[in-house]
Amino acid sequence: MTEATRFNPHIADARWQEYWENNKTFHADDESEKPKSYILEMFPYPSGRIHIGHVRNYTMGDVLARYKRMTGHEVLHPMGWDAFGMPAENAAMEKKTHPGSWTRENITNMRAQLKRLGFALDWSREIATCEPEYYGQEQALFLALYKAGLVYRKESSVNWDPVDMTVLANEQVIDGCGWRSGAPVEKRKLSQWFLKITEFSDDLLDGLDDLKNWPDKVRLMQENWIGKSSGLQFHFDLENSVNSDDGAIDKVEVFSTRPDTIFGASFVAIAADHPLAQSLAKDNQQLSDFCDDCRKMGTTAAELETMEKKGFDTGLSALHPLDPTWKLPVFVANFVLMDYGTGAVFGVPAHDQRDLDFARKYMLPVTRVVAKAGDEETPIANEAFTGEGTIINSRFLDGMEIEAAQKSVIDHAESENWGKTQVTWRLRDWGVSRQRYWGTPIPIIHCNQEDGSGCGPVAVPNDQLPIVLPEDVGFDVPGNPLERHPTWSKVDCPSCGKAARRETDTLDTFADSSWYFLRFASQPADKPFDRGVVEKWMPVDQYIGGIEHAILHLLYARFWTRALAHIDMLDVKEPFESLFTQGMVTHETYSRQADGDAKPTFFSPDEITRTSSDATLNSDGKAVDVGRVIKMSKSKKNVVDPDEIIDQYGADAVRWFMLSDSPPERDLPWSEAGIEGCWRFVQRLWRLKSLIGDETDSPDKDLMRKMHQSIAGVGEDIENLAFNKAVAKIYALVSAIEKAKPSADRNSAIRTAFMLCAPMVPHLAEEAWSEIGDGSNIIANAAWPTFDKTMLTEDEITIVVQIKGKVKDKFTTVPGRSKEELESLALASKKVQNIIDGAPIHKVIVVPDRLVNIVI
RNA sequence: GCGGACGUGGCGAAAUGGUAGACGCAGCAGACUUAAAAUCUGCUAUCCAAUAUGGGUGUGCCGGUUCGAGUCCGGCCGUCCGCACCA
Repeated sequence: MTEATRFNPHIADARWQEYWENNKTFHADDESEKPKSYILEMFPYPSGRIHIGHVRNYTMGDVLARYKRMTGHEVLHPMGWDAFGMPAENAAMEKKTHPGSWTRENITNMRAQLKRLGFALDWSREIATCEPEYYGQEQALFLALYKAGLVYRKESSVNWDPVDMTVLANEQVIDGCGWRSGAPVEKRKLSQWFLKITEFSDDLLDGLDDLKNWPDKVRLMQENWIGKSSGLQFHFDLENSVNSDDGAIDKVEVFSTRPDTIFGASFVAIAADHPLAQSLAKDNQQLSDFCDDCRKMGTTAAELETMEKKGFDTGLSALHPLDPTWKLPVFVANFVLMDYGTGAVFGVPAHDQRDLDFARKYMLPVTRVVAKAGDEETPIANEAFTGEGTIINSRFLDGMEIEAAQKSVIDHAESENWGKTQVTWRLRDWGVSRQRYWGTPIPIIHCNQEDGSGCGPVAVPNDQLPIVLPEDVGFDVPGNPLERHPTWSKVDCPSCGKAARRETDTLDTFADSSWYFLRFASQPADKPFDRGVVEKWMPVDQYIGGIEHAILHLLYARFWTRALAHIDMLDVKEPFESLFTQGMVTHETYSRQADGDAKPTFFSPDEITRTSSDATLNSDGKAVDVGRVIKMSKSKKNVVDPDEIIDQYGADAVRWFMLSDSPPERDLPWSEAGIEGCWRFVQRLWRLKSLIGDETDSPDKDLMRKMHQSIAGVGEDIENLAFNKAVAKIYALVSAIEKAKPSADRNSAIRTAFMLCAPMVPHLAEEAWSEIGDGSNIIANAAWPTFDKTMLTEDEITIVVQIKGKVKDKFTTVPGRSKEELESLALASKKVQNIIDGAPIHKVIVVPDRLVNIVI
């Protein structure tokens, strides 16, 4: 084969990318009459280089976007940058650069990388969240929410690094110490801004039912996250009251979802931050130390659940509400959270594992109050009993089922006025303050005069937006550059005109990604979005991204959409109609174990020569260990660079690889052999074009059937995002074409094949279409081929004959035969007769066009 | 700890409760070629039989439902993912 007959992606890719751009092929028209389709992939963080995982994500969205165009939709398929965040500040410190220039340079590089993949994106709508045109509008939205009462300020604790003088993210706290300084991390209380997401708890939960096209697991994760539970809130009277700054404390309010176990209580536990604990700690150094220890511990759910349960006996006694003579010890415990419920619980060791662990440690009684029949006398060992059963050892509740007992206790509490039913949520309000530079400045001015007067926090007037981040900052000294800036924070109070201070905290970057899909749809200069235009495009018809965003990003975006609807800026309920979470791209690792117990050294794929059986290091020709196929990561060096792959194989082969083999929700193992196979297939597709010949009229019914089946199947597979299946069907069609004899039908099948693969390998498809198409259109604008239903069924089918469910024989026949005909054809089989051997036939099951099962 | 997902050839996988392994990769054999690359053809779960035709086994393990289970149910085992300041 000569070079001239090969597909050359280096020429074709650039040619078509330029053509599409010059002709604005993928610009979305707000005024279009066609049905709309909004296809969105989660926008990337500009970390520096496009990762192969991005390529997979955007290729999937691109196939769908191109397919939707071909099926007559006006498609909005935009791209932008989630450009604020910590990595830019880290880079600024490490590389002595500025977060802005680092980020913008990354965007430039990554945009160029994305463009090389030929995605059908409307680049005219590109946004970067770090630009004032974007975050200024976000400030306006923040103020709108503020004015609607959905934003408030409260004290909240953060991880504080005393050496770097900075707040640390959870992930920057390693074994209780700052990742950079190594200094022990402290908890520090700061006054911070919160968004009232809990105002929408019920609605966010109920709305999940309508998200039929979301993965069940994501809906479940959100449901658990919101964590609605109902139970009894009541108080224990304290035997002796405790003095505090706010007067005497004489009771402890607790919440429980299991009031039926109230007679199994053996202690009361309160959080270290509980007002009662705080008051006691003032006069008790040991308790004070214990509370400090609690605060030093991690706050993530995983850490709380797995850490050793520890308590401190306050010496106080709580009186059981159903028996005032019954006294329970009151502990401060590290596993009770001030943020959830009332910050206090009663412990029922027999029926809660955490309580049981705690009771064993502090020698507290364990009384079984729920039992399955026959288990009444079985002692609780090391495992709490959380199953169904009947109430025992519980006075007036004895003999009741759990549910009846709960109702009975609640009735008692309400009639005797010591408690009431209560719905509690796990969901907490969203703390959005970040003590960092590289984020959206919070548009608030603090007016606090030295004499104690002042207006307090004041919203920046809208005509002063955007509040632009100052560029003249440095990162060579610890602390937040916005706080140190000589002039930026010094402003006059918009309300009274006296000297005041600008808020130096910035917004959580999740705020930036909570409304970007609205700004993509509409981006006027003078407001966040145009309501009418947004409502034309929204909701996003298909959203695609990683499972790591299953909870926070998706919940926050759902919240912002509701909040904006609540203040009547928008009439959209759910932002994302369908959600798809794609798998990661993985790669095997190459390593060598050094002598001793040192960590192994990893090698990158381009330092390795891989054969089917083993791998050798290029530099010394000796073998390396081939490790498991795992998520690509820099530390394991098992990364591949999309640019290098495109240089070598072109965009279409890379795109084809991203879609082949693995189902899109599952991990995709990258391999050199795999991409080479895709490259060969791209060339094989290209050669189909040269099979186009004379329009000789010799009908090829088998090929036509295959063609119509492929049109139906590939379309359905793309609609279902089952790209691997669509790819398999295209392979099968191409094979059938190659085996067919020349005919007008074959020419037609070849043209159809290019149509079907156009969303996946668009450059090759355009290049081929420019030669063999009808000349009226580029393939990106062509109409998806239609299929003839009557052409989908086979002329001849195979019927399986089973005896007691085991396949014993087969015969072929025409489709559509009656059950009786199939049964007699099956019974006529010699093999079948031999096996039956005169035995009585109990039953014959006939599945039309499929099988006959004879039960003897 | 809690929650979730997944487990099928050497590998990625396919299979409305109805012929397990489509399609691809790797491999083997052959054709073409001075040769290589590229391309094409055939084979490729496993055991027995060893020639086509044949027979048995097989979807992580144990059990259940069913005429029939990779698929549904229960219980194990294993792997992976998420868990509020990473984005």
